[in-house]
Amino acid sequence: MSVSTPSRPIVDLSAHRARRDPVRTRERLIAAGTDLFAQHGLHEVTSAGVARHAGVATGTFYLHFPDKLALFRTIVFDGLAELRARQDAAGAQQPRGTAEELRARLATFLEFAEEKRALMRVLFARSAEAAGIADEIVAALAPGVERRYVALRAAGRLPAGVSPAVAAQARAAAVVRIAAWWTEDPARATRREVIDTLVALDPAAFAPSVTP
Amino acid sequence: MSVSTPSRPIVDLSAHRARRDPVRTRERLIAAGTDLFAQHGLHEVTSAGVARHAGVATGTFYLHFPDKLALFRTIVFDGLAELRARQDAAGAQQPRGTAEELRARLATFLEFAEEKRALMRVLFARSAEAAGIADEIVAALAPGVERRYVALRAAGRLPAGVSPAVAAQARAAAVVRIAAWWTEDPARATRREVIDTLVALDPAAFAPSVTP
Amino acid sequence: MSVSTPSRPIVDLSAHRARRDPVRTRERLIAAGTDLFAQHGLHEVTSAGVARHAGVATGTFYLHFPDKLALFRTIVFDGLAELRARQDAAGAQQPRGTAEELRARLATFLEFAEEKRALMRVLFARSAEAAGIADEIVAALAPGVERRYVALRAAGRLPAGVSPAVAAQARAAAVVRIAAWWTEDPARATRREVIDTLVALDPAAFAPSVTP
Amino acid sequence: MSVSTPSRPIVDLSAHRARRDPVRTRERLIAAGTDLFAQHGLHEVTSAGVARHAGVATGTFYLHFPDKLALFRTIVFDGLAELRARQDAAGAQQPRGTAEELRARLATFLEFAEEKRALMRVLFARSAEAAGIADEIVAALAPGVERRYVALRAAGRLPAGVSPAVAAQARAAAVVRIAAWWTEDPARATRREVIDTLVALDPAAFAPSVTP
DNA sequence: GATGAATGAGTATTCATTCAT
DNA sequence: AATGAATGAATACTCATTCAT
Repeated sequence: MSVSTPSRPIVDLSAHRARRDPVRTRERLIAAGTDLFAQHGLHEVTSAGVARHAGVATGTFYLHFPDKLALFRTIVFDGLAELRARQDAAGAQQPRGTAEELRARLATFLEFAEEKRALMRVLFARSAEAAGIADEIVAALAPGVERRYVALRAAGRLPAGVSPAVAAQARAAAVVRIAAWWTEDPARATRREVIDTLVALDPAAFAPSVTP
Repeated sequence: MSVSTPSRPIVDLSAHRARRDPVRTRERLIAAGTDLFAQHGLHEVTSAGVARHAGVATGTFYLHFPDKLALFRTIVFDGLAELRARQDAAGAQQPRGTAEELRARLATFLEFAEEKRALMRVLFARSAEAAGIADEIVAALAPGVERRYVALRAAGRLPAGVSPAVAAQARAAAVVRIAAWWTEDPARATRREVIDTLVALDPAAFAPSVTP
Repeated sequence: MSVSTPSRPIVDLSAHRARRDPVRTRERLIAAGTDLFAQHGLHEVTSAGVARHAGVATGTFYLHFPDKLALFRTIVFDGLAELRARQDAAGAQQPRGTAEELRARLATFLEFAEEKRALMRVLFARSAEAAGIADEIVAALAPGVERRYVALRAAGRLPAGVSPAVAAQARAAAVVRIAAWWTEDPARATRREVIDTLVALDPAAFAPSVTP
Repeated sequence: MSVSTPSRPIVDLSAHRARRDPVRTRERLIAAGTDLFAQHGLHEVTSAGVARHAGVATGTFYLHFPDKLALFRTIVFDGLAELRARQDAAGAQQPRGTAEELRARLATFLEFAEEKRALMRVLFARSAEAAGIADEIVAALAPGVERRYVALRAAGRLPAGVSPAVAAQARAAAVVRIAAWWTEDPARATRREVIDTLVALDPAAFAPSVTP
């Protein structure tokens, strides 16, 4: 058995406190699932384990989610949606298309990552286990980046030789990887280093110097 | 059974042709495993399925590999070793530390990716399913990149603000992602575009313009 | 499949009568296991077979016992505990250390053996199959006998030349063997013959005559 | 795997020394089987393991024995036959029906046990694993004892209350158990103690005192 | 809505045995 | 006689899911 340690529920709630409050029960299942998926991965986690960790009975799981994968997808897509909402909110306070906007979005990303480490692991390290989900994540990120690069190209700010489509894939993967890598151990680099590096590596950052 | 489609063996093997040749049997198991893992992923593939696909009996699988994960790891690490050997051979024919060397290594990578699409999927898309293997892959790639960036920094060729450690993670992830993405459908970009973009995105490429 | 005969459940259980009563389910598994282990031995019996015989699904077995050996051990040690409890209760009604006490304990043993023939087979014929269990059984019986012989020796009632340790092993084995042998076919001897012989063979029985 | 240690062949014979000498090959299989069955028991030992231990190929096993159980039975019944032959030879040098004869037979038994500890384990501890074999062993021992007790009874030398049939079972079990127990660790008692005790516990030993 | 005992299909792995060499 | 790679039936155990309470 992989999930051997009795696994204390993160969101405490010693047993039946939330009974009869379906919203809280659902939240607890999501919290428990995030925690366990982050640690053990989709295939090593059982629906009964999630229920136990959440302090509810096995059958209760299926009252809230049709199956294990549905919980996983809920965690992933709800998490992504919240991340994007936060980034959009932060970016909207900066002039469009500027380095400041990029910086604000990255800063928000890192804050989010620090705040929700387990979720980050699920999103960017474990999601690949669920066939298709990793693809969906990148598919959800890359198009936005690509649109930005197409705009940069039109503005003459994308270096020659850089294909927007290729660069968008590369960028999305790089940012996601950095988020996962840094989350794993924030002592690996200061937040400042991470942001500065990611800003400097953005094609838009160095393009201007090419076209004086 | 997950692998429901009768799954024709790729490496033809009109029944027992390789019988009594353990080396060929092992090779066939590796070929069958690469094929199936690429299509269905570690957890959806059964050892019996690999054996059947290879044209041997279930028990024969365990004559050659102690378990399913061992086959998976063999495929991954043998594949990585061959890839690196080819890249090293190609890079060695160019002046060290130049864009030409980088270009040669990337070209080799893409050739390899075109030649072994199933293996690429296993290496860069499916390997994350096996806890730890994805980490081992990045851990195998990033340090080399980081060393290069440290050298660039010493030579004044790394842009200000770029942390070698952070940039190495970003770069490794980007290259791996591009390889997987492009392999999935080579029509997504020309090989030229891919190489040019990856060369252009390397910090070393645009640094010179910063220090005229 | 070894247990080929459709094997009618002993404890009748016209299908799902005990459903939802975990205590009864457990009891039925124990009864089914006792029955099957007695007939076929530990290695020839499958956990699925026990479950079927008990009228429950395969998985239910593992809800009640961690594995096949755990059921076997439960049967053996619970059985031994009950046997000893009965003997102690019977022996306590006779003067300590007398032939009457010995006779009462033996009579109880035989009653128990008649009542639970399958359990006797498991305890004294099949238990040797489970590495260690046979040793544990003798280890559980012999020390008590040895203590008695040491006391007899102190009282001058053990014949010269008889080592308490050796005699204890011999006695434990003899009693156990007789129980198994007689259980196998009670027509082999009358209960009276069995008891009389075992009493007569006890060193204490003939020692007095040595010391007039 | 239970037989995990590479298991050095006892009868050395580094590999192919005995090749082409079928008699020695067979002997080596018997020696290897005795060794492994004694340590691990019938069910934990594989035919391939015996072959490896004997320094021959798997298939060779089946050239000499039709199956695993056949080897087991050969070990057991050849062993028993040799034991009885030795006892008969030793007993024949003493006056029939005397304590000296009994003592000589017991001494021979213990010598044999000391000399062939692995065989003793197979005969008296492990044989119970093979359904039927333990019964056959007792069936092979008890009748002789019973005949002796019937003769004693006829000679008025069997104590009242002792049933020859029951006593024979008890005696056979006791002697076998003592042999196994003492073989396991000869420090448990001196050989003298063992013999004296077993002689003293024989009904014939104390009967005379009953009939002055 | 919640419970948790029960279900049973699914799968990794073992090993006695065969047989081409 | 000997080899050892190959076979494939057999089995312990898991876990997603159901459903009577």
